[in-house]
Amino acid sequence: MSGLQQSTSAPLDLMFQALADPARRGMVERLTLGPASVSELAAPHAMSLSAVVQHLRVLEDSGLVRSQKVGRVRTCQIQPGGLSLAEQWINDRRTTWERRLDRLAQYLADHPDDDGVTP
Amino acid sequence: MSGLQQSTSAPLDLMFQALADPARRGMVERLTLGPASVSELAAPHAMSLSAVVQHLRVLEDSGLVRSQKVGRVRTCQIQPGGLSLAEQWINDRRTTWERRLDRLAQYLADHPDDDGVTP
DNA sequence: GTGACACTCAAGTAATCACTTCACTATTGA
DNA sequence: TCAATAGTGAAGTGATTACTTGAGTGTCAC
Repeated sequence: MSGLQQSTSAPLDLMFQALADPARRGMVERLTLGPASVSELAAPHAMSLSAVVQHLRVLEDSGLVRSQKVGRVRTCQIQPGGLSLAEQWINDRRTTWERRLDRLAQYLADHPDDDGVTP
Repeated sequence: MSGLQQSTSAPLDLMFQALADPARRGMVERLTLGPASVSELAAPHAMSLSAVVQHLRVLEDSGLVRSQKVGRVRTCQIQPGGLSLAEQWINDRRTTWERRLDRLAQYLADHPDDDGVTP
């Protein structure tokens, strides 16, 4: 009974996981306004620099943010299109759901005594 | 220094956290095709019923799914508009980012020697 | 060179997560 | 009535998360 199911983090796992933390979302919000150094990103958050760097790593691993170091300053910026994976998954769900609702409405129009759920 | 910043899980936290697990996304995907009982939701997943019920609770708490029990069967379905919070957050980021890129492109067209990042 | 700055790395910890098993309660079809 | 069905609840476990502190490393300004 090899129910070998994926243990590891697919891209979507990493992405949604990254977005699930308010501090990380705050950093993404900040970065949509323009590039920032690690310290600039840290400033509004009441936590150690180390903690911020760890959040940043999660964001980079998820593909939402990229950064490069020049001298002693690491500058971070949004990875263009980084959100598109999540966006597309949500969009696919919405359209599938809406198509189903349309078919259901059509069915109900044709069969007024049915609730569309009861078999 | 009472850095009391975060106390509780905002709705977005719960939502993205719920979507961060592949089993839970699988259940959402299944439910966009139509309502299902707990056992039906559990069938494709190589885990105990108890585990599935726990995932289900996360999905309900996040507002993505709702369910009601009739007799001994609990029927689950998508909560309409449940995804819209996440959708809107992503959308807001994208448009903010794109607006910034537009301004940047305009600036670069006007100032060809500047990279738009270096101060 | 010296000292301040901007990180970087490693280790430790408390809380949360994703499960498991086992015991239990309703409901239903024969 | 009785056994199978469908789910519920509690307790336990090992892995992961979100931090902390503390001790570096390379860079820049003077």
